[in-house]
Amino acid sequence: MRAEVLKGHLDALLLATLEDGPRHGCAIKEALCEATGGKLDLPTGTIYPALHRLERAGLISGTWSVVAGRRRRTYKLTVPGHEALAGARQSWQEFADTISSALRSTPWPATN
Amino acid sequence: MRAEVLKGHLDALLLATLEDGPRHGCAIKEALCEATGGKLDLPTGTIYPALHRLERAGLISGTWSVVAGRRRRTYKLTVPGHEALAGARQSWQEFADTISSALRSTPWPATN
DNA sequence: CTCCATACATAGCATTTCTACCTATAGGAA
DNA sequence: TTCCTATAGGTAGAAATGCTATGTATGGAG
Repeated sequence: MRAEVLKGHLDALLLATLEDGPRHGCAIKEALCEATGGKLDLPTGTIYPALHRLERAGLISGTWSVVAGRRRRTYKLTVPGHEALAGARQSWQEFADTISSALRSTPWPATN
Repeated sequence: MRAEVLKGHLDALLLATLEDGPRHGCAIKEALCEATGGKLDLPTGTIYPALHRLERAGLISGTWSVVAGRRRRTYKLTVPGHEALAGARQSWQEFADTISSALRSTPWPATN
């Protein structure tokens, strides 16, 4: 899948992976990858900065823990995060419907 | 509609507006706007650079003309442009299906 | 003891869209 | 005439954001 098409939609996906319950970065990455049949195998350089962005924005909150000697940062949705997710779902739907219908639009409005 | 969500999908839309027949820049902008009920009212600073990009890429070809004293650049799809449009439609469908299903994904795969 | 997998992180790059301007012409208003 | 608006095309610079490449650190397999 081409790189830039994801722009603006990543945040919604990340929030969605946390809807079930808390997860750490790697688990989020893997959940996205598996849930989409490998179509969204995002590099860590995409995931981690995005999580930091979401945390700065107050949509998720992270806590450090150590599991088997490896430190983990486990994120969970905040209340604003839940709201943002709902909004993002709606925005996505509207966006997708708009583009889909435009790409199917024949004939196009006459504009001379 | 937020700005960056369109990234990577604009080219497909522009190509699609030319499927019916040639159009000049302003007409493309208006066709997009009308066909989407005003949801895609893109600024000219978005349209024109994108058209130049598509022309450089050989997907559309433009010719100058003068109508009522105003110069116009009328674009039409090239053969590679038609192919690119078909590919873009397919890519969009795959992308949209992937995101839609991911946003609906509950429960997410367990990844511990 | 080396190699690999897990886990988190960041610097710098590339792409793309947007904001804000600019040029030019025609036609109507003041 | 002069000004304003609509049409038509254009660009520079900013902003956003995902990617590549690389780095740190730990534990376990071979």
